[in-house]
Order: sequence, then structure tokens, then C-alpha cells
Amino acid sequence: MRIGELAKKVSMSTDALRYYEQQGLLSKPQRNQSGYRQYSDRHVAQLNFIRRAKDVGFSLEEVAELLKINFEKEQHSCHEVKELTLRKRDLVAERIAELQRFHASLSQLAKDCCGTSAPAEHCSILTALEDIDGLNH
Amino acid sequence: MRIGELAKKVSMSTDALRYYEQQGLLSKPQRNQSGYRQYSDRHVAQLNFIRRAKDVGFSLEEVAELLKINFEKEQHSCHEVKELTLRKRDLVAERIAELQRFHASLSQLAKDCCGTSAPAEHCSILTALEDIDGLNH
DNA sequence: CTTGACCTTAGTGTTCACTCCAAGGTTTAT
DNA sequence: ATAAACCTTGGAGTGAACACTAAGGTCAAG
Repeated sequence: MRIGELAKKVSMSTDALRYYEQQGLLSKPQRNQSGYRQYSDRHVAQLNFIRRAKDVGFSLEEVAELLKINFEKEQHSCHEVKELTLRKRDLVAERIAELQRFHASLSQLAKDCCGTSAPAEHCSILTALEDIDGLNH
Repeated sequence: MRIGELAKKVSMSTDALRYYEQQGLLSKPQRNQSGYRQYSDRHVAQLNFIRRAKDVGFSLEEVAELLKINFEKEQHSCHEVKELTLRKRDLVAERIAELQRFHASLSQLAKDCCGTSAPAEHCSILTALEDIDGLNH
């Protein structure tokens, strides 16, 4: 199948597929005599792997690492794959914690603000951002 | 005071200060006869506002909006400021929810994996990423 | 035989928040 | 007098994940 059909089948853009190939994520397909890429079901499977890995939060670089391991399974251990997964999970957890701090601060700011149509002259949010001790730090 | 001293005082890089000026976040300071920027305490206050707004999760573009409102307080309402804050809070909440889905998926993958030094031939993580029904969707 | 859908490469643009660099001019200390 | 430390501008680079464009080649249908 050609790139357009594959793109439709996996719901990705042709640009994305060529990009994945260029980044070493999607193996290079054969070409027909006029240079068009010819894909097989193997590529569909690869792209599904990529999508699933992305869906659980791995970056393309990390997906590439996973694909490499998957390709040479016998040379890698379960431990290695699990470590990668746990490391990623911890990074995600850190980012969540940071965003939760943002969320709490924003909630507090909003809670203290009257939110009326009165001019913002003494708006508690602006005051908090201006003052040294407006926030909890 | 010159840019280096200001940078030290607010713990930011001189590059960042020039960048903020260029982005319209930090008001343009006076220049001495040789073109050096001359800052005052007003700029220190402005930078503290910027840092606090960043610390609660606002992007530089949003900080610029807040600074503008703060500069022309009488022309804006508390409502407007609160709306901005709430909208940002909701965006942060959405991102948190997404990351929590990542976290849950990664935890599940790791939990199902033996994690031993055995070859990854039948690693449950790789299998889950390969198989159509490996994940919950 | 021509239209339109498809394909090719190479290259640029997008967002964010800076950082780094080059190539000069200025100030301060010794 | 000179070296070190500071300042200036403009522009390029970072990473993620593509999107978009230009300028052309190819293929199937009417």
C-alpha cells in the first residue's frame, strides 16, 4: 500500500509518517520503480506500537528506544524495559505535582477575589502578585 | 542600576531581562550616554510580579496580559482578572488529568511486568504495546 | 489527453522561554 | 596602560512533533 492509504488506515498524516521514517521510528519501506513507498502490514503494526506508546505518555525519542528494544528482544531484559517505564512514570508524577501546585495557587487566588464588575483597583489577585508576601513563599 | 546588578538582585539572567523587555513584559529603562540600560526599583517590582505570575503557572503571554491590566487597573474589572485566573486553572486541570491517565497506564504496565533479568522475549510491556488489546482502549 | 489525486524531496514555520554567540564598545581596578 | 569585567546589538540554536510550501514527477479515470 502507498503512503496515503497507510496514513488513512492508521489515522495519521503522510507528513507524520515520513517524519517517523526520518527519525528512525518507522522502518524504511520498499520503493516501486517510480520511487513511491510501498508499505506492508508490518508497518501498520509498527505504527500501532508507536501510537500506543505515545498514548501512555512516551515521547518519540523514548518510543524509538522501546522499538529498538522490541526489535532486538533477546538482547535486552524485562528489567530494562520496566526501568524505562518506571522512570517515565516518575517523571510524569513530578510534572503532575508541579501542576497541582499551580492549580492550588490559582484556586486560592480565585477564591480570594470578589470577581465583581468593580474596577480592579484593589483586586486581590493583582495585589497578591505585586506584594512580596502575597503568596505562600 | 545596570542590567547585571538587576539580574543578580532578582536572580535572573541578563539575557532573560533583555528578552522580557523585547517581549513587552519589562518596561524599557532609560539609557545612559553610552547606551547602557539604567534600572530603578520599579523594575525590580515588575520582575517580582513576573516571577510570581510564572510561579503560579501563567505563561509569559498571560503574564503580559496581567501586567497590562495591572498597569491600567481602573479600566479593568475584578471579574476579568478572576476569569483569566479560572480559565488558566481549568487548563492546568485538564493537563493534570491527561498526565494522570499517563501515570495510570504506566503504573499498570510496570505492575504487570516481572522486571527480572530474563530476556525481554515475552515482556508484558512490549506485548501490551504490540497487541491490539494490550491496553484499555 | 487532460484533470485531479497522489507522490517525491528539501526546506521553512510553529510555540515556549529562553540561551549562547560574535564582534564590538565602556567602565573599573591595578 | 592594560586587563578584567561589564555592556551593546543582532541573530542563531534548543526540543517536540509535526504542518505547510514549493516545485516538480506519476498514475488512473473520463
